[in-house]
Amino acid sequence: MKKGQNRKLSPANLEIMKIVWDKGEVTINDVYEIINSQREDQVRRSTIQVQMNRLEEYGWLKHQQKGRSFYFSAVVAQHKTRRDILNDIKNRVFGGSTAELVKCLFESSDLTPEETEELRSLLHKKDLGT
Amino acid sequence: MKKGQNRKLSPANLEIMKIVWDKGEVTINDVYEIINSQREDQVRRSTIQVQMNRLEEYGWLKHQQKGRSFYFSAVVAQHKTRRDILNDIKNRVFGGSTAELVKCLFESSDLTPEETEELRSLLHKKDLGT
DNA sequence: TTGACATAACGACAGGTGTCGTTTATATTA
DNA sequence: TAATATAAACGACACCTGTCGTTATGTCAA
Repeated sequence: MKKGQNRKLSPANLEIMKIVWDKGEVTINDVYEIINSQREDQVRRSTIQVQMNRLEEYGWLKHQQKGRSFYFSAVVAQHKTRRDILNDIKNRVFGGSTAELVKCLFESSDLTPEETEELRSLLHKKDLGT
Repeated sequence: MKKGQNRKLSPANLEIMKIVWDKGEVTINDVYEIINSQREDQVRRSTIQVQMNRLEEYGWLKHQQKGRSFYFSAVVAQHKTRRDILNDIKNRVFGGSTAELVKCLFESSDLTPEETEELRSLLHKKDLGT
């Protein structure tokens, strides 16, 4: 079970994937520069390269050669990944209860009035839809 | 940075902590039996022991000797841990947006009408409270 | 007292993760 | 064409994680 997209994204993986999802198609160098512009502790280019190679090996990225560079893009959509991660947390941390999760979230989050309104609307639609 | 509760709970860690939070005070053997009654692939007693020793080393558990056994209990409340985990996900996966997270959750979860109502009520209180 | 049993301690190990440094191949340019 | 720059490949390593098996130690019953 080495290959395949069944492997979880580690924090470092996710940091890279976020950039890929955002940019669409990137070189290792792009990612390298963006990451170092965002974080305190800088990393070497080869570190990014190893991570991205592993990401490809595990089925999260694919690449295409253009000229002398490899251009990487995502295989799995961000949306699906988010859902999977959230679902995993819901099951592993909240005993599968969506309500528990949301309750916990509300207790610690600062929602702007706009966000609150947005959620209310979502909830409303949910109510009608189901 | 070996000790201290700043370390994240791994999946296996969490599985054990859930039992501790639930039972309050447990022996290694208690955890051993409960875990094996819940999962497909059984584990050895010593595996549980190593995990619980590490958990203590990292500041998640403490123990007290009674007779010949060690009784372990949680150092950090489940609630706080849940909040921390959720907050981490919110930041790392959803760019810090609570609304995005909840939206994603709603899209993939089956909420019962009761849960929906409960959430609506929560949202209502939130609205008034802020 | 001694043997059986429970429990804690210890050492081990394969695989994953984050991070490097060095080498090789290729393209641009002086 | 030779030097320089750029990017990919490779090998390495320390630490974490999940999982064992074995050993030591203390308790209780025969």
